This record gives sequence, C-alpha cells and structure tokens, in this order.
Amino acid sequence: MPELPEVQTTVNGLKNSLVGLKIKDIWTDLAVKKPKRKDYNDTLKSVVFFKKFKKNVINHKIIGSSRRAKNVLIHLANSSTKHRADSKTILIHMKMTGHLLYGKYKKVGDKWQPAEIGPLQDPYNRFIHAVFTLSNGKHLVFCDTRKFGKITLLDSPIEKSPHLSSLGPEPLDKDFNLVKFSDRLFKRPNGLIKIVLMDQVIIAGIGNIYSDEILWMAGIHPEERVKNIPKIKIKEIFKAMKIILKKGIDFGGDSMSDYRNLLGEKGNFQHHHNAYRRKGEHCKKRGCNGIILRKVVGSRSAHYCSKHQKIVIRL
DNA sequence: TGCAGTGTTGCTTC
DNA sequence: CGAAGCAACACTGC
Repeated sequence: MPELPEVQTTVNGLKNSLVGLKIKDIWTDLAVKKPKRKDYNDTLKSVVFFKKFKKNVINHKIIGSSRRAKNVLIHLANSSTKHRADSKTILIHMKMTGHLLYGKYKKVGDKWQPAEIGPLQDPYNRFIHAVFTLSNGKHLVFCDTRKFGKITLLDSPIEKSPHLSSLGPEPLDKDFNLVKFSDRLFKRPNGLIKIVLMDQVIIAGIGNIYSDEILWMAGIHPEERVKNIPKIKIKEIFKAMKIILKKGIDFGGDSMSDYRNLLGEKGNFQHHHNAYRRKGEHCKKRGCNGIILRKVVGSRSAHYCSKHQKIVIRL
C-alpha cells in the first residue's frame, strides 16, 4: 500500500530514531541460492547479494534517511575517510504490503517477535522477513506479508542507479510547477489519466489510493484521456495532487489496510477518503448527489463519483 | 470452504 | 516505443 505519504511518514520516523546508530548485524529469511526472477539478483532475495550486502553495511553508521518516489533511502557513512565515493545507501521498496518497524525485538526459534507490549504487536506487524540489529540494542525490522518488497544497496551517485534512474519528478518539489506537470502528463497523450498519474516514469510516488482521491477532488473521470483534458482541468488535477499528498502526510499515511508507521501505529488518512473504497456510498462533494462507483481501469480498481467525474464529450 | 480481491512493479508479448 | 497482461506471494473477507 505504501505510496508517497506512507513512505514519507516512515522516513520521518527513521530520521527521528535511527540517525547516529550503527548497524551491527542483519538477518533475513528471504535469501535463496537461485532467485526466481532476474531482478531479484541484486536484492536480499539472493544469497550471493546478501553476503555482499552484509560486508558493505555491518558496522556502518546511519547518517540520514530520505525518500525518492516510493523508495525509503537510508544513508550510511563512508566506509573510508579517504574515498568519498565509497558511501553507500540502503534502498527499501515496500511494494504492496511491506513496512518498516523500529523497537526492541527478540528471536524465538526461527522467528522474530516484539520484546515488549505495544503497537508493534499489531497483527499486521507479523511476517518479519529482515532484521537490522542496531548499536543501541534495538532493531529495524522489515515485515512484508506478500514478500514483494525489495531491499538493495546503492553506490553513489544514487540517482544513476537503475533502481532510481528512470523515475519521474517528485510531485511535492517546490519547483515542480503546473507547466512541468502538464509537460509530464502529455508524454502520454493517449493514456488514461489515472494510469498516467500512477506511472512512476511520468511522476513519482502516486499509487491507487491517492490517484482516486486526486481525481475525485479535481472532478475528472479516471478513464479520461490526457489529450482530452482541458488546460483548466489539468490545473485542477495539479492543485488537487499537491493538496491530497500533503494531507496524506499530515495524517500520517493511510492504514485502511496493513500500513503502519515506524512505531507500528496506524495512520489516519483512511478516515478522510472521498472516493477510494467508498463504492455505493454517497458522494461527499457539497451539493453533489452522485454515488461512488467502482470500475477496473488498467487492471486496477478505480473509484469515482457517478455525477461530478464524467468523461468529457468532445464534438 | 473456496475464491475473488488486495496497495506495486517489472518482464514479456504484441 | 507503448499498451496490456501476467507473475512475484500470501493473506483477508465475503
């Protein structure tokens, strides 16, 4: 589930809790000799990579954390004071069901569990597949029900890495303005607006929940083709994008499903949905008496108002 | 009990 | 090149 606001919430937690600590050990049950997919070869799902990863990460100090698209980045201090280019960055992509947790953990048999009573014991915080032991005796834990998540290591400069190089601009960057936004969308003039908004090459960080909410606010049908959207409506989408993503961050992310923050607690954006997962309910837009519909668009489920999000008829 | 549905992405095919 | 479909995986909820 994690989209830009959820990843940002996790990164904010990492900045608060982890900076200055050293990584003392790493455990995972994901690594196998022969990964099923080529793209797993440089992730913790490969035994060979895991060995290399440990060598590069253990005893290194965490100096910061940041977000790029839906990726969590954990920046490590240089391994050598002589070679600046040595600095490494851990990249974690949570995909569908991953999240990072921080606290006291203990290993019981071949499973890890929280050592103390609290939010880390939430049922969705089981399924632990990687554990970083830190120099203060606490742990950074990666739990991921469906095991789609990706953990890898980047050399600097990180933007050159194939894991990041094809990503579009950050929607919340101050200098990402309406003209740039429009230029990005029109790289896919025939694309359906919902699918284009979620295309990480066009713009980074938007997924299914936030695209539904953005289009609801802008009053655009998810299957509208980019080339058919009038300029004034492009501006509405742009404004809605900035507002909705910031609101997501302000509410600490969306925990309608399994997302939890670094301390294992729920976010609150799910209480403020206007479209996502509201099928059959009344539209909340003032003066609108539409009903929220659900339709599969590009093999994703789209939610939109029957009345104020209609396809524009062009003559 | 069984099966449809689930936030993401990258690979393959056309 | 772009669009579409599926596979990676395992659980929840009807």
